[in-house]
Amino acid sequence: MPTRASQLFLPTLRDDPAEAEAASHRLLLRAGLVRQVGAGLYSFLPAGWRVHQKVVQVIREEMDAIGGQEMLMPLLTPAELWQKTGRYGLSELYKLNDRNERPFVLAMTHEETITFHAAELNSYKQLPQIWYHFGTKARDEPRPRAGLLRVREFIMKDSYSFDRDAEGLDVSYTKHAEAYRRIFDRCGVEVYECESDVGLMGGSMAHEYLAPCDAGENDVALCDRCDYSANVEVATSVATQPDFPPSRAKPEEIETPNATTIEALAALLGIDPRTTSKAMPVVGPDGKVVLGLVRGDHRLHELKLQKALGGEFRPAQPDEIREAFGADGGSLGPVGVTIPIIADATLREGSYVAGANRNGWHLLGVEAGRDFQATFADIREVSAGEGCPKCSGTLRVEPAIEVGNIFKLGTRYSVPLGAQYLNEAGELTPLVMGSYGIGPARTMAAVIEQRNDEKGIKWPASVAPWHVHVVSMTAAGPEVVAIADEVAAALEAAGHQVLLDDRDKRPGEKFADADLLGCPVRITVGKKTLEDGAVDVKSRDTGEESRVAAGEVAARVGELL
RNA sequence: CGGGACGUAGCGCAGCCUGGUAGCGCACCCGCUUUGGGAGCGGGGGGUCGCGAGUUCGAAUCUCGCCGUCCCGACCA
Repeated sequence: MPTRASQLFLPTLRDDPAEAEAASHRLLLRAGLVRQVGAGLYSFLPAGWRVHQKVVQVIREEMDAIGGQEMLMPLLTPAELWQKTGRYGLSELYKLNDRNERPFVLAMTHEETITFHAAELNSYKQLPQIWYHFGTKARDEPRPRAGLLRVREFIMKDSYSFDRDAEGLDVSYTKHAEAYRRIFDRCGVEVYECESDVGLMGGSMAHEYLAPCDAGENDVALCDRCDYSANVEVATSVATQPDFPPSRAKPEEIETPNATTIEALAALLGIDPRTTSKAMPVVGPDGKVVLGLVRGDHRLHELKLQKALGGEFRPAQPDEIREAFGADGGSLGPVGVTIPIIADATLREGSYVAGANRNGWHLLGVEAGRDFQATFADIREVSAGEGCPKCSGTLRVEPAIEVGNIFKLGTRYSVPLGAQYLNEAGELTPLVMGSYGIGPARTMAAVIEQRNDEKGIKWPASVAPWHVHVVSMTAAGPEVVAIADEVAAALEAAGHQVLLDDRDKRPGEKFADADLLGCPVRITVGKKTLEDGAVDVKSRDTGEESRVAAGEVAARVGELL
């Protein structure tokens, strides 16, 4: 049976909602697919839920194809599990008590719970295992944004692999990578498979599936020549090479009044900003002031510095700066200070202009090793135009939204939760785990981000709410209505899902709604087509329309899907 | 958590500065005409003006506090 628009709750909006900026956010609301309940909280309306279910089904089929076993775990979780793994303190974790004051959490992911179950595995003969579910996650996000792109509660497909060793994990990891490529391909989303940071999950290796789009929250560095792609959080690059001035025997002070920024300094001295160094005083995890040093034209990457420091840091306060350097921000440098210095690896070679730790003065000819000692690390953010670390190509940087990720967890969870098995030698051994996530709703939003025009969404057939949108020109008379009903029924019989617009509306409004909702094929039945016993078949993607005899509609639709 | 903006009918907005008891477009309901790209005319329903205090004879409008939402940043499996 076709879905009848006259009976369907599909509240389309003529105007853009004021609060929506991202394309997917705007279109999800306008097309009547979702509605907001609160910040980062959305209900899926009937048409939107159909799309979500289709994405879920694609994922399910591909997970099953790699041997995944579907199950379901609860959202509400005893706090104890999270206390054991040391994640109870995470600020994103919703915490609550039951009536007896027993502490619970709302799961933000299910490593703890699945590992609790994996404790029932006890022999190498049972391995490997891949388990997954579509489970609700709750996260106390500091800033939900852009509709479905960042929310506080959502359904995630998370799967977990259990292997006896690292080699086994490699196999499970690779299977997931291949399944993920198929999933996003089938959903019609372009993704980059990128090296990524392991983040709060812990573990040794991770990839993200990043769908390029304007509303993306991540930046991906991509090579124009090879397949290198990485989240800028971990991306590396070959820095451009400036022409350095001739080396000096020792640094020389120069007065630089009011030049407290790199731009001002370079302009004043008439030099290339790339031959300067930029000092970022921070307070490290041990509470002591540390100097982060990058080249003048580079940006310090906070996550990279955090890794180099071994924990979180904050910018130093003016009084802390004065005490450590004897000068104020804008005139700071590495020479003559007693605090630890972490310098970007770019600064190893070359002669730089650096702050003199004397207000209004800089030093010319500062060289690492000779004039100061530092720990070198990669702490700068890559930027477009720099060299690819793998080949001789050039990098570009694009925004993208993360739609999936895969992690090698190792024994990060199996050890604290006691998930072990006996090997052939009878030794108790922790399970080696991987975890793998996909957000169906985010995937749905990414499809919209990548496939839309000024009129609305352009769904691929695989996840479209309906395959065919039949516009029945009801005002043209009962004959037209009858034919539209027949065509819709015939298409359903042929295995296509049909939305029949039988509403008593004017044609323009029906066409506008069809374009907005974006089913891949639109069929118009009206007076014009009635005369030659045909219907008009239009592709939403290409806009091509052709008149097709009623008896051949199903075949023609089959070609378009 | 820092910065900015907004909150008036389902949606988009005006009114606020200069206080006098709420308005426009779309949508919705009824009637007539109309009908292949968001129709026309006529009639009609719908609002605790985010919440709470205060000032005032009188508050959507002025003051204070709170809440909510969006955007930028911080943050982010």
